[in-house]
Amino acid sequence: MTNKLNLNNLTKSEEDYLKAIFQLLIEDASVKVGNNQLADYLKVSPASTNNMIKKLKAKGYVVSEKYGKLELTEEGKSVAVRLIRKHRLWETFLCNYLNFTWDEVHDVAEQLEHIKSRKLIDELDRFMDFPKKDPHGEVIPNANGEYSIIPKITLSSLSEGDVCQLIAVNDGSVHFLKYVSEIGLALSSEIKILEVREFDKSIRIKFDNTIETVTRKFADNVFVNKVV
Amino acid sequence: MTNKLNLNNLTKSEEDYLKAIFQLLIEDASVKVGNNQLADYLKVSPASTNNMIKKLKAKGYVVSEKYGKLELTEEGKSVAVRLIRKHRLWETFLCNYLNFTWDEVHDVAEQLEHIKSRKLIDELDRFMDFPKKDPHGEVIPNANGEYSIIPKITLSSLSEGDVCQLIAVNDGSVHFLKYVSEIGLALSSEIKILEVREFDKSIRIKFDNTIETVTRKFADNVFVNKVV
DNA sequence: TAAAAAAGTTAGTTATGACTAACAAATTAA
DNA sequence: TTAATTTGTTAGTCATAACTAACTTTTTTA
Repeated sequence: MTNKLNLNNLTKSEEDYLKAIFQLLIEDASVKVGNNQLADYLKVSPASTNNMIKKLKAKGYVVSEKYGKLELTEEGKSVAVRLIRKHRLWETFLCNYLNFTWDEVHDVAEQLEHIKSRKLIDELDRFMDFPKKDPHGEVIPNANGEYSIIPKITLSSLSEGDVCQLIAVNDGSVHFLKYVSEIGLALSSEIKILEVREFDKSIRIKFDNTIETVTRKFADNVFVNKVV
Repeated sequence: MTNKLNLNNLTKSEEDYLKAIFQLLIEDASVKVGNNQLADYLKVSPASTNNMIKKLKAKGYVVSEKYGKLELTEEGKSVAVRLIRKHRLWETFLCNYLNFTWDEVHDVAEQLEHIKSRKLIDELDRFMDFPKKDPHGEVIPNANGEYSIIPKITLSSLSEGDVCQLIAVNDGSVHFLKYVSEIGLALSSEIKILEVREFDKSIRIKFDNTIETVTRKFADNVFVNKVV
């Protein structure tokens, strides 16, 4: 009920930091998210993050004690979710209307998500008829910042004989995304685990009559629904 | 034939300055465009423009002598035209697909024109089937930066009895754009000059069975084709 | 043509957001 | 439980791009 609308008085950098903290908090659930971890994630120095954290605390977006873990206020979360909404809507637009491929969208969406216009993003949403998921399978928050959390398990968590459906991929690496589409995997692909090799945890999978061996690292970035 | 592709290593500010110089040079044809004029146009101090001009000269986008007039190199013009292309394509998208009105598009397009992605803008162009003019009637440069210059005359340059067609409006002021659409004028409206009042140069016009009196200042910002 | 006005320049300051280097606190391991 | 390592903080620097104030050059006009 903080009615201070904070009409987007945030710089691009401030927005980037809030989004990064939000995403680290999701990834590691309730594990401590610290200053150095944030610096690593954003590829800046710990001194830079330390500085920005101070500013975001002063502005009421971040809470943390000295030497303690980082947390977001409701206001901070709200900013982050709005950024994620924008990012995912733009990715959807780029893929579905402008012929962008999975691996091409991220960098451009990273720029577009900082455009400040409520009307722009809500109209884009309407234009695409309110898509529920982005091209990588991630849920798109609605105009009120509401979104459902779909419990995701990684391909690497399954065992021999399991059958699953690809529901999302980690969009953090262009190389990975290229790789995924090059071997022919796509959203909704049905994947069967043929074998998990004890030696290096590599996994032999079958999908669409293709048989491939993927590494543990690869499987960690593929999110699935277990079917059988 | 400068093949140094200058892969958009320009900051948002540098781009803004180049575009501003380009537009001042068009508006006043071959008249001197100076430092203070640029500062006025961009609403910054003359010291700021002076500083930026130095940088842009060093980078090879601007040419000028000390205390002399500003000019753009081919490279500088090319950057400006690409920005104008982006601006006008985005305005077209916002109006034609996202329900934006004339007066709402400018600010958002001003942000969108700085997004760096060749593919994005060329695909947007294709998606809209290569529009030739933006919503204000201005010509959109093509992917090679080529564009035709349509000689524009202002409504204020006509005389009693003349008939003309509205082909473009100056998009510099939100208030003006709102005003234009509120009285019912739109692109292609046929306008007849009923009377030009000697006292204050106000003009009585008729269009679509509407009769209105507009000021000289208003008429200076309306561009037309003379029909009769 | 000399004084006034306008236009352009320079110097020095500020805020943002990076950085490195040095140091302090907390955690982990011996 | 002390030592080593990791994590976090502080101080000071740099680049960008804005600013004011002071000054110089150019142009205008009286």
